[in-house]
Amino acid sequence: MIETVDAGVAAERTSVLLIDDDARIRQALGLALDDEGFTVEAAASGEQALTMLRDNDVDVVLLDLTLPGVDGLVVCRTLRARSDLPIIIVSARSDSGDIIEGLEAGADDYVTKPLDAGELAARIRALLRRRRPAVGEAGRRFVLGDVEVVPDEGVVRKAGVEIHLTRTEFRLLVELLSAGGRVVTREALLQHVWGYDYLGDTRLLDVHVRRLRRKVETDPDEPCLVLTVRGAGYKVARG
Amino acid sequence: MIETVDAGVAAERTSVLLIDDDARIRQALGLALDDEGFTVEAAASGEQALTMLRDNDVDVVLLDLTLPGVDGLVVCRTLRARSDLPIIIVSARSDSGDIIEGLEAGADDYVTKPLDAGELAARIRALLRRRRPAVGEAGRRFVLGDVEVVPDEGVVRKAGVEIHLTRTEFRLLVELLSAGGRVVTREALLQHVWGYDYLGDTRLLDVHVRRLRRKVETDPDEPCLVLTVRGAGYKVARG
DNA sequence: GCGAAAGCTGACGATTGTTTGACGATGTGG
DNA sequence: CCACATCGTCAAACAATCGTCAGCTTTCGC
Repeated sequence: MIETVDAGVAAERTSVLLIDDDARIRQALGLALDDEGFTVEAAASGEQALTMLRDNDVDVVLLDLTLPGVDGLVVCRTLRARSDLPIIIVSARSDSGDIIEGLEAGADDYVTKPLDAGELAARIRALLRRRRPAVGEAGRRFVLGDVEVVPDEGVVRKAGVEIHLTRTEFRLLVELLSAGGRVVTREALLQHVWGYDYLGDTRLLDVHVRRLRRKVETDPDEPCLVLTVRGAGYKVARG
Repeated sequence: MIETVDAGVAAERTSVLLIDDDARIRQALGLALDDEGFTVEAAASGEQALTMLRDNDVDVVLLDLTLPGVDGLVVCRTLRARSDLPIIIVSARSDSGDIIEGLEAGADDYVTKPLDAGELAARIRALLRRRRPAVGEAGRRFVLGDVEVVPDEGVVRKAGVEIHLTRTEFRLLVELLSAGGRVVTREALLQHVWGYDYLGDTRLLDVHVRRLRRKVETDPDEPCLVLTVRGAGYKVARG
């Protein structure tokens, strides 16, 4: 089943930036979080951290407050001013005043040392749940000729103007687009768009392709976006 | 006509639901959080809490784990299944295992007793910052065709003149506007506008959409602002 | 060319989802 | 206690979408 391949938006590991000046802690936490399924980058100072944030994709920041040079809280505020990245302060100072100050500086959570890596991981995960509309297939967008498809928004535009597709038509189109120009067999289409193993009239597919073409093609009688592959199935034209 | 004014009360206090079976704690925390600027509702059991959530507007839930009857973690999972309300577990159990379990049950934060009210307040505020995709705290303003909506003031104007929406209509409209043109499923609307686990007649939604259109659309029979997405839900037209 | 297989097409009920007006319950203010 | 606003429910009307069919056209091997 070829379909599965493309759907494989492989679960990317979450990347954590650990800012701590103590090498042993960087080492220990790094290993522990790695075990928990995170990729850990480490920085020993605020400056270094800011540089790394510019160059790397980071999902969460772990910030120690006692840093050499710039104060941890200042780093926190700077980070927060630049992005809305989740920040967890990891600090040895454990009294309420410090915690309040840290949270008020823009941190999302504050954990005190000594800390349990499992707990930290759980807190990171809890925070990530809140991140963005964690839409499954985020940010996908297809362009096919003068047609633009945004699966997340359920929107299709032709030459810039929004056109309306029915649910079936929409799924059919996305299914074809997902194959990126390769042929999708009739069977596969029936299976994916209609579900399980469809048994009814197989003309069903033709009919819907036609309805789709009517809306999507500039000249429905001379399709150049959704193409028939005789004896096999359908495909979309290659970009 | 309190409803009108109430529709979009400016600077509404954040409402906290405190679930704890110990009356003294309810009393003490209630007072302390009140000082911090929160409105506190209290429930002594999970069942009571669920009822209150149906009837009241709550922004955050504080949940004690040791409840009579149903286990706190179960309450937590139930809440989470029904809504994405911020949940902070407040518990006497302080070991990592418990904390991990709590966070994994869907809680956003876990604080241990004895606790400092100031810290708790700071954690609540930190959590609220993360709330919802982009609930810009203040100064939100939507424009939809010739309709202007100012959530903070609870005011809706059409072609410059103020029109009156009932509370439900107002929330419905804001909910749709917040999605910025994306489709909002019927489910999501029922959940966000009506409450956590609305079970009644689902025609309810249609009826209110209609009433909303009557007031908002220039030609209610040909809606061009609040659009139906058959089989899915509703959306507002894109600006 | 011919005929069969594969695909295309327009039309037509059936189904499902939405709209609509009306009604009764509830709550608030006069 | 009445008048009014708002809400939730219902049933009938309406509309979009779907699946099916029967006839037509294209393609391709012979």
